[in-house]
Amino acid sequence: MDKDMSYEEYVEQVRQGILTSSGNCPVTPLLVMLQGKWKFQIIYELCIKGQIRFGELKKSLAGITNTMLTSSLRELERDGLVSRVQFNEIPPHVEYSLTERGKALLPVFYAMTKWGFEYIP
Amino acid sequence: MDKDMSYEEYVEQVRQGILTSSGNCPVTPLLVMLQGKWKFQIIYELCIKGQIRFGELKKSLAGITNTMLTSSLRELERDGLVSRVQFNEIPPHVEYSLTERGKALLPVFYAMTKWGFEYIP
DNA sequence: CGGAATCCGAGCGGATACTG
DNA sequence: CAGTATCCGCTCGGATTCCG
Repeated sequence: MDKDMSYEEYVEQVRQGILTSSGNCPVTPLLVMLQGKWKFQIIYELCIKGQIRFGELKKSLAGITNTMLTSSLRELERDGLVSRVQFNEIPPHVEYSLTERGKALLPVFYAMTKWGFEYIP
Repeated sequence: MDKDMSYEEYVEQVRQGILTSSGNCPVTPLLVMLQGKWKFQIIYELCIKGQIRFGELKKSLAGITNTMLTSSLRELERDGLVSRVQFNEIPPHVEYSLTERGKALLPVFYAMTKWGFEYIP
């Protein structure tokens, strides 16, 4: 089964147990990538701003520490969702943005948002 | 903005910063509900089996302990995603299934799956 | 400016034993 | 059968300090 399957096909595969959470279904890896207290907010800010510097990003995420922002960005970069461009200037200058892979998550967030508007009071 | 907005409307709202991750966007609560090592696999099993007993569920989730299965189910129940029906028999008999709210997550998992098939090797 | 290094407390996930 | 009770190690998130 491939990425072009329809929603109806998907439901059918799940019902029949063909797609299993522990096996051939890629949902778990994605959930793991999005785990952590700040990951989603970071991606969201990058969606809005497009491209943003470390300091600006930190200001947008009220309460986050340097340590957490750095480690979250490093993991998102390792997972190929965020790209980091470093300008060799003094003072240092770094720009973060979403990769194609990261931008492709928007339909997922759209589905979550629709669910939320219906089921979260 | 409501639950009937189109994907294009959604993207536009995100771009303009109208939907913010820390404010009026309901994605974060959902991510929190799905956090934990076993939550997603449990929901998946319930999708497949429809209705299932504690012992059967445990057999389906290789490696999970009583403690984790119980606490995960309790949290999913508290969040309104899973329903628990207890039959007052001896020996005890309990059936778990997804609520409407839980079943409504399928489009979210579908979007995640499509993303995964495209971007996970 | 954009981090790295270090330390710390809380809580999550897990193992084991027991029970109505 | 379907849990509860207890204990424990380890990782996550956070505070603080220092650096190129």
